[in-house]
Amino acid sequence: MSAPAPARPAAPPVPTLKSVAALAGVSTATVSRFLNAPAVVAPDTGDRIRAAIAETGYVPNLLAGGLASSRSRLVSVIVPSVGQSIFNDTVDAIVEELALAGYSVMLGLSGEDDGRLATVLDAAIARRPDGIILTGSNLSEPFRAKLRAAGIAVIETWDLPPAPMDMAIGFSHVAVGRALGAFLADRGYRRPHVISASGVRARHRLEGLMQMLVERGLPPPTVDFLGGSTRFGEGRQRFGTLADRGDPLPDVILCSSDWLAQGVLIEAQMRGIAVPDRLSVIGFGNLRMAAEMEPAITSVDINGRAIGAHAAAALLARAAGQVPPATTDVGFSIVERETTRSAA
Amino acid sequence: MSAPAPARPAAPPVPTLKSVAALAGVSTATVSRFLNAPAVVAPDTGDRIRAAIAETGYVPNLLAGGLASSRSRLVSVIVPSVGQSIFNDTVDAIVEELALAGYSVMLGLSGEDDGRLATVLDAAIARRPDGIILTGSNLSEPFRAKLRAAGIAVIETWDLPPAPMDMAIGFSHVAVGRALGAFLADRGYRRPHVISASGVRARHRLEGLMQMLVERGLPPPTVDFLGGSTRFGEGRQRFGTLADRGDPLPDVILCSSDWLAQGVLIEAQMRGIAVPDRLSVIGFGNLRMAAEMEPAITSVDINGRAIGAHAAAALLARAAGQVPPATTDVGFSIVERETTRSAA
DNA sequence: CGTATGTGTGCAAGCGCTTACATGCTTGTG
DNA sequence: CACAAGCATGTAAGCGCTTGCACACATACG
Repeated sequence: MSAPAPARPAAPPVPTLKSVAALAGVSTATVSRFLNAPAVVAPDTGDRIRAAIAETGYVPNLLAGGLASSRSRLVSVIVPSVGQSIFNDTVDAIVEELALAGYSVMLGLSGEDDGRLATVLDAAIARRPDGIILTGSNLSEPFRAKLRAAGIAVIETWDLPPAPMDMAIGFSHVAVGRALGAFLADRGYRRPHVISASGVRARHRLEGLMQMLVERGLPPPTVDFLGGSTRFGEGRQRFGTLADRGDPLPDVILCSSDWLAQGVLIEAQMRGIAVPDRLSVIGFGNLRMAAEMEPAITSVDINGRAIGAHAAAALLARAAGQVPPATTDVGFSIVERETTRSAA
Repeated sequence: MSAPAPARPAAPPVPTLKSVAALAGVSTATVSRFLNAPAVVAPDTGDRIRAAIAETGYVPNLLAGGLASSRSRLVSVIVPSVGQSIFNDTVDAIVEELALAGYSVMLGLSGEDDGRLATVLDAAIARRPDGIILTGSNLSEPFRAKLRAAGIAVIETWDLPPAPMDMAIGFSHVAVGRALGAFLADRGYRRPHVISASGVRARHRLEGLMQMLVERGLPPPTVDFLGGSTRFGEGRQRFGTLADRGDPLPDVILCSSDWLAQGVLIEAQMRGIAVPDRLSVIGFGNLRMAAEMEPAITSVDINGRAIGAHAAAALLARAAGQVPPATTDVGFSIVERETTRSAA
């Protein structure tokens, strides 16, 4: 009953700074300095410490380090989800870049509708990260207040809010919409249709599109709003019901994502509707697959990795006492491929 | 020059346990107890503390808490990447489940070829997580030793290693291969071709397939190994060159991923090769897209979310002093759809 | 009514680091 | 050669929590 056997056999104690210091015959302060700025300790002392570390297999406890220095070297990245997300490249880039600088990333999932954002933000703040990178979320005032009070650097990405709460790295969705409008006008499209997500960003693109269409004297597009996902199947299905209606087809369909565009394209092909002769298709995101389809899909290229890399760099700069720009526009570009006809 | 203005205006100090305690007129110990086990403090004391927390906007510092209690409530999740990964559902499930229990997830990216695994493991250990969940990596002995020394719970997922270092949650890739072999035999396929990733897991499936094919008296498959990615474009391209060779076509192609299968399928369609009449296609992973294609793709369903949920549960159980099973087989199933012909 | 049993709190010693400050030494300078 | 300056290191006070132990008080028992 009272057998002393624990679930796991008693492991040897994990080495600490102190044990390393003792082994090397120096104080803990010196070991700490060696770890954080090897140059400040004498070369031979450094060697002894290095040897002691190797011998003990010491791995610094960054929890303790973060607490003591109040720099946790931790960054919280918050995205809606990671399942099939257009933001994943950005996450990859952030994690990779920060890892190079000895930072770790905590992943928070706010949910497709940001339903868990409040919880996730609290959880993030509780870890006292050196920065929080938000992607695909909108910070309402209560959230901003909370973040301000916590005194944590915040980067909003994939958009350029008019008044970023701290820093923003992204591009203008309105500008994307306008560029698409001009693109359509230049190529003589007259009956655009949009299959759009319902988030703010998609709406901004739509807004920009409308603006430009009006300016160019074109009729506004018809719009089909998606509830949640912008997936392949959704694209097929939406285009299917559109085609089934028997109304004259639009001459171009703009989609909120490349997956959607792929769905539309395939559904059109199944129905024998020639792309781009009878119908053009435009995606968003410029995933690799867009270039690999046949016909290759015209899309809006967003450099997600660049956004992530910029975000990481901005945080590191801030940590180094610099003041990175409040707003960084990474731009975008329309990649013209085979699902659209060429300019008149 | 020596202007006192810092980059950010002096913020009010972040509230601590102490300030909350002072406000509520109790000791920090009591506040701490209230936070961790509300039931042990007297109801009215609890009310006062609650009020003080609300008034100060206090958010506990889990770095400090983790250090003091040596339970960080942090779990490190390591995957090759998050860009386009079959493991993303697993990551989603892990993060969501653990968040419910107040745990945070650190994301480590080991690289497609596990090239950064060593670095990432060190970074993980340095945060003293309560557990490490590995997905898509292979733990060679030096890594195992390091993890053992750190005394951290480890879960290997998406596979069932013969000797898991701690816990494993996944399925048998050899069994998948065997099941596919039986599936082919039952349907009378005679010239299978495999487009395979080169990782251990894919190789195990291939092994199982070979075994079963031999047992059923069928010829071994021809195999085309992929270097890195198992993406859509790769599938198109590999099938394209196969078809271009002019040799008699295989009667079925097994792919290491659904993206690959989708590529093969589309390339076949472009070339006017009827699926499944002249060629059958089988994917792996059972992504939503597989069901949504036309013809819908036969695939091997792996419940990635279940793997993640199990992993989270196992870690929580371990934290609660229980001893979860060392190995959990979540199984798999072949989802028969339209890209394969039906059994004889 | 004295003693066992709880119950709710407080005290205080850490957890493993970082870092201002102090110390002893070696150099360079007038 | 005395003294300032610089360098490498040590001392020790935290960082914000958790938790074993002690304590005061209330209740229950014989």
